[in-house]
Amino acid sequence: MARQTRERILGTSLALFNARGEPNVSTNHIADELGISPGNLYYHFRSKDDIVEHLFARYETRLDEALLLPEGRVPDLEDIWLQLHLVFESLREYRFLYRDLVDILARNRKLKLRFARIMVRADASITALLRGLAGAGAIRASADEIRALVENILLIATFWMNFDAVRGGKTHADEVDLNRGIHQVMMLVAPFLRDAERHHLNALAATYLR
Amino acid sequence: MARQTRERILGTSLALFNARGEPNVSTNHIADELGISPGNLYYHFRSKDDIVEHLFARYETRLDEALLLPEGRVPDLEDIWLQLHLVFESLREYRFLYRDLVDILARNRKLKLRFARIMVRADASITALLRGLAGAGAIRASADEIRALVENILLIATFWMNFDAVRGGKTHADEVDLNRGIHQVMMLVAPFLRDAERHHLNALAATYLR
DNA sequence: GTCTATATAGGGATAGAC
DNA sequence: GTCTATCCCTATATAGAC
Repeated sequence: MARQTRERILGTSLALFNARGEPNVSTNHIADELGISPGNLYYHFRSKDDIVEHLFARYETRLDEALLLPEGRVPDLEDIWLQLHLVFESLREYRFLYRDLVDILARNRKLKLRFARIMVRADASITALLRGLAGAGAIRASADEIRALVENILLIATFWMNFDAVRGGKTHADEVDLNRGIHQVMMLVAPFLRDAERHHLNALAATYLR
Repeated sequence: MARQTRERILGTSLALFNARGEPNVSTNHIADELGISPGNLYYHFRSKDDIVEHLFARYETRLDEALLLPEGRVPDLEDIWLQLHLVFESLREYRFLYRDLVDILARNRKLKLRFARIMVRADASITALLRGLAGAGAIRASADEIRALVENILLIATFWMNFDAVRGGKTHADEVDLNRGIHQVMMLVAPFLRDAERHHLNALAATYLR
């Protein structure tokens, strides 16, 4: 049953981290929640950081899948909306990483490096997508504008959940409004769309937002 | 000398929080750094949270000053750039709050409320500014576009420093590139500017960015 | 694999002498 | 106002029995 316990530790850790924030969840809490002893937990993982690193690896895999673009054709607005949804959903599943991103990465050089590389891949992926759209004539933007746009998309995607949590309302964490985040990203792109696509986007936005 | 010690505690706390992150600085560290005893520190402040709250109050005052708009005329691009610079500089001075924003606000309801109100004021301030520009014909944007734009400006301003810290390079925190953040905010507005203003902005951007 | 017991370290915070 | 001494608690992590 080794595999099982290991798995349960990872699952429960993820759930607790997401609910209360990683810094506020001790290894004792995790063991308690599982009904196992702290000693047992440390039989399966060398340290709390070890658990975080394994969760990070899963997050990385999950996100890279979501970053894959449909091959062989220039995506349309629905494609993009869908992909954005997949990406945001991945972030939501591992939102504890984002909640305390700076602190977690500051304490662990390996993770900091890996996260930086993820950002580079995401940057490349978004850039390729926008260039494709520009090439197909769906958007009109200079190279400089695309560069700035990509960076702002990345930033908004990375910190949307924190912004939503901090902004107001929301007594309980966990209920993040991903759709509004996706909408905000789309609004970043909207000004560069041709009129036809811009109207299409507004129709889409009205459908998804509420 | 009571006043003096109190002041020194606040100053040193701010410096240490900014440098290492508030969760990584204990009251003992602060006392050590000052060459005073932990007991003395607790004579001046009830708790670590008490220190954070006092720093927060200063941050709030500082930011509200920076949010004041020049009265009586519609601001031009240079006015905006300057104001953005003042705001970003305020955030940088109290960047520890932003580094662990979600965690700090989750642990302290008073601060969470106050921060939410600050966001409301900032939102109103940016909205008024953009409406003024639209009224003067400098930008062209619908009410919906302005709403989305304001939210994205707020988000980017709030999390620019974290994004910059997490993105790559930056072995040592503290060196935040505010100019690039300001540039990213301006790029958000650029697509809505009339041609004349857009070119003006590009010239400004080239000057300030490097 | 899992437990109990424990080592070790550090945090926040207070009491009471000076 | 300031210090020393200390309390209490919780966190990570390990040793060794079962």
